Amino acid sequence: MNVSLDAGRLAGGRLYQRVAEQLAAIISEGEYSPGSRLPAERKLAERFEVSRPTIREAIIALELAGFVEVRGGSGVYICDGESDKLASTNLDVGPFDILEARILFEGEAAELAAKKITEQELAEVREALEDMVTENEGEPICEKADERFHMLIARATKNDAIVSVCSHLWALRNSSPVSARILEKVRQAGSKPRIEEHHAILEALEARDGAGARAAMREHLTRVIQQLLDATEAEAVEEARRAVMHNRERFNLIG
Amino acid sequence: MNVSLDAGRLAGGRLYQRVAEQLAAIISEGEYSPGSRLPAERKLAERFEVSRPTIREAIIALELAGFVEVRGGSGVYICDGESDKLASTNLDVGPFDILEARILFEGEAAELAAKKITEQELAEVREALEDMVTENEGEPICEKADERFHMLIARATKNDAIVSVCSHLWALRNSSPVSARILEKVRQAGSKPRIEEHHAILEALEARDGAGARAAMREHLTRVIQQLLDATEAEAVEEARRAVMHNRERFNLIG
DNA sequence: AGTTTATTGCGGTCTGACCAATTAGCTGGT
DNA sequence: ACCAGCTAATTGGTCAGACCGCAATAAACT
Repeated sequence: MNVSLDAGRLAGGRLYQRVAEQLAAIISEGEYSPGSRLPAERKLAERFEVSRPTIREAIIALELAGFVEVRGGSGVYICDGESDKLASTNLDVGPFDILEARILFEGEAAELAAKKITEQELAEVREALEDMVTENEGEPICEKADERFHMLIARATKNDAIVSVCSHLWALRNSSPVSARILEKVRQAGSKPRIEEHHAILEALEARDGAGARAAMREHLTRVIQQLLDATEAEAVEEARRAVMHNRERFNLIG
Repeated sequence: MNVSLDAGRLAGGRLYQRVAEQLAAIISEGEYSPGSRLPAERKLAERFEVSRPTIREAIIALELAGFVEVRGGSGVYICDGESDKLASTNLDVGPFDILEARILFEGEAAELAAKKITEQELAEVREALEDMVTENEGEPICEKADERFHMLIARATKNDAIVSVCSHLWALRNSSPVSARILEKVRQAGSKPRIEEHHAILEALEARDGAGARAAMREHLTRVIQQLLDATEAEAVEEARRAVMHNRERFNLIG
């Protein structure tokens, strides 16, 4: 039973990634039950019509993702971890979901940060904001400063879990192919008035105004969503949404 | 400048893991600055005295961990987000931070869930709660039901990013050795009145009372923190906190 | 100087081989 | 019939060398 490889062109062109995806797919579909052994590398190479090194690379990817356990001389065994992990590990999350989550979570984080932020951290946030202003033309730099701005606020909470969550949300945004496409459109459409909103957040932080920071953060992200909706024609949005729905069963395991 | 391999026997016997570790080490030590290019795979193979496939596997591990970016035909480049990602990817997050984050985030999630939850999902939540009640003696099962309860609420938001974040928080909790030690103490101390709190959340969800659900969730998690504080002697907490601080510099890159 | 084309280096992949650990199977004795 | 011990097949682990296509750079051409 051979499996066509070019079927799923979702992940990066790397061959091992596509193989790892398919491998993960057939595992999650129950072709091999948890705890059982996967076919030998050589057999898999034959089945997927790739070489053994490629299979090994794919297995390493699965191993690092926690899907399988490799026992030397014996075989590759499927971890008994729940399907929850599989489904949620690297699900392809759309940009709207991410922004909605950021509204909720970063709003709370900003409120907490306002109460805990130090003068030095405020200076760093201010610096990030200035970077956004001065280098507004260079998009990538601006975006980096944006990330820095938000992550600095998360860090100001002095809570590693919050930092981890915000970092995770940002990683979701950067890894999602759907997000990439839509964000590209937004970039083309230009994004000017973002600085004022960031400034409002900064002011609330400086005033140690928790509720104000929360409100400013929510306002800011809400406007981002609005802009995203405006910049994206309804048809494109629908297409993206459908793509997300379509990909939901599957999972891209490579970040 | 060759690097001895058998020096670090920390990770599993897999060669690629040891190589990946050393590679990550020399990167973090600044031998190659962020954004710059790593030596060619062949050169690295020569330097580490291993074969190219092994170097490739190590690079894949680093790539999956988010340390480097592989650009076909060009080279392997060190990601610029280094210190952020390194510090947050596998940071050992303490249970207090996690619970504080859950108070903020799951509170918001509960509020949103209350507005969107369906009858069927409510039934599932109810079922999870019943599992917690009936199997209160069997700790592991009870804990599983607890996770199910909270994740079902996250899922009820119909927002994959929120699901991903909650799953991420739970994974942090399960992976942290510090959390494990402290949570063990809490288990020994027993945890009875948790059911009422969960029930209050469920009732608010049933009433589609967003603010009420948020309040109930925050109340619940706040009490968990309180119980955690009570059950854990101050000295143990301090020890755990110190352990976290100590581990912050380091990073285990292999999951 | 600007544009196009060759060159060079790099990752991407394949083949085939040998080693080491594990395991199944066989052999022999009891 | 059963069990200990050994053998051999299987499997992952690693290596060496090769070829391809892409990318960046240098050279040649216009």
